[in-house]
Amino acid sequence: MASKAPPIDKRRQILDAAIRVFARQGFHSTRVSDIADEAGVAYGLVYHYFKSKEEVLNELFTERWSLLLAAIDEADAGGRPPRAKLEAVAAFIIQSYRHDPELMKVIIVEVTRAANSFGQTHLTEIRRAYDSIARIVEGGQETGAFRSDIDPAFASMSFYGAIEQLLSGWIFDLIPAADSDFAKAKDFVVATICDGLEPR
Amino acid sequence: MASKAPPIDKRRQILDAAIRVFARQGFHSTRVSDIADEAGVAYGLVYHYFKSKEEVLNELFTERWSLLLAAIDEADAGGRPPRAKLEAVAAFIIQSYRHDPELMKVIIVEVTRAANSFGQTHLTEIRRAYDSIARIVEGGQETGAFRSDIDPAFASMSFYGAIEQLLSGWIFDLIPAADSDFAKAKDFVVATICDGLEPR
DNA sequence: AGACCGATTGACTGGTCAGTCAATCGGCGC
DNA sequence: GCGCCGATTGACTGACCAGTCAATCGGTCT
Repeated sequence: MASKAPPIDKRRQILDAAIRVFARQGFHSTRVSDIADEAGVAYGLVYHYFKSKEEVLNELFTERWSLLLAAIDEADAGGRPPRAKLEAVAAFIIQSYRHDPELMKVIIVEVTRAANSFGQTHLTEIRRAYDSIARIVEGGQETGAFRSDIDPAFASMSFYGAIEQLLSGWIFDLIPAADSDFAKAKDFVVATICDGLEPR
Repeated sequence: MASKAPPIDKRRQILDAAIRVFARQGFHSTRVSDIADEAGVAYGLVYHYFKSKEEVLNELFTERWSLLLAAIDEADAGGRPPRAKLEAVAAFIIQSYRHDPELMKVIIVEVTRAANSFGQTHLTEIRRAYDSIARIVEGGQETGAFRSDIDPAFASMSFYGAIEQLLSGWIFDLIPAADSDFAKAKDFVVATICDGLEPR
């Protein structure tokens, strides 16, 4: 295992280059040669590390989405009130965007919202996130913190959809993205959805 | 004008076929010949009526999106309370989906959420919808019906995002789509967002 | 009849890439 | 020094498809 340790990890280099190029041009209009050029690597090397252009995208998605799934589970694990759990989820997603906007752009634009092409492939994993959020809502309903006349699946979709749309807004410069806006946006989404979910 | 009136409008036939094919296979993986075949028309005729495959999609989008813009404006025009205005908007979008799910799938998946390719082209029109919704929120803030400490643009994005995500859920069979679910979903979105927007 | 013209047809072309593969490199063990 | 093997290179190929275009059809007007 320790036997192989080239000074620069070309595989990683290719993945990082792919993030930049996919974010810039979109998956469909990037040629494999664009990735190779951006990575400063020969064309063929991409195929040494990945089966296809699609596998590069898959890898990027899976890498980050699994973190999201873990974060949601962790948010649900603590004995916090459901509102705090949802806030943790929102915070994680928004933080992910601030940390690496290009990667999040790729994931949202090319996978999550491209449910025809790649979304199809990853529907199960995407769905797992919605389900986990729904479970948080359900938990809140059981303790009486949230009212029970709302389908948790609806609530989950609305909550996630609102957040994703905010990210889209930032990605495409539709809403202000100053430092303070991120925190404000998070508070707003949590406030609206939760105020709607809590008993009157 | 009345001089040309072929019994069947081939142009319309092509557009309707395109809706079906785009919905089934997605824009990128439908060949122009698929559209022609589905429409029962020769390949070249598509190019007689449209400049390119992309123009077919543009036409479909513009046709329906202008209805949405009109509906939002109309919702805002009446002297109703802002909550009722937002409800009218949600109702229109959901009704659009019930009326022609395939067309809405195409618009959402291929344009609205494909902000790299076509979204770019139509960003102005898409943005107009967000802006109009934001104006409704702003109006509510002015009369004191909504609290003023929330950026109307954020509220607009969250509101629209929540609805679009619900449509996505129906499109991809992630949430139940029985007759009663549509009304329930509409009520829920309006309730949550508005409850969050109204003063405590 | 016959000229005119938009509607309609579908074979064909040009360009674009994804993926292949044979060749070369370079580090390591013996 | 030599052989082994994974890493790396980039030229090449085969498939695919958007868009072109020359030919034909069929209705209408004179």
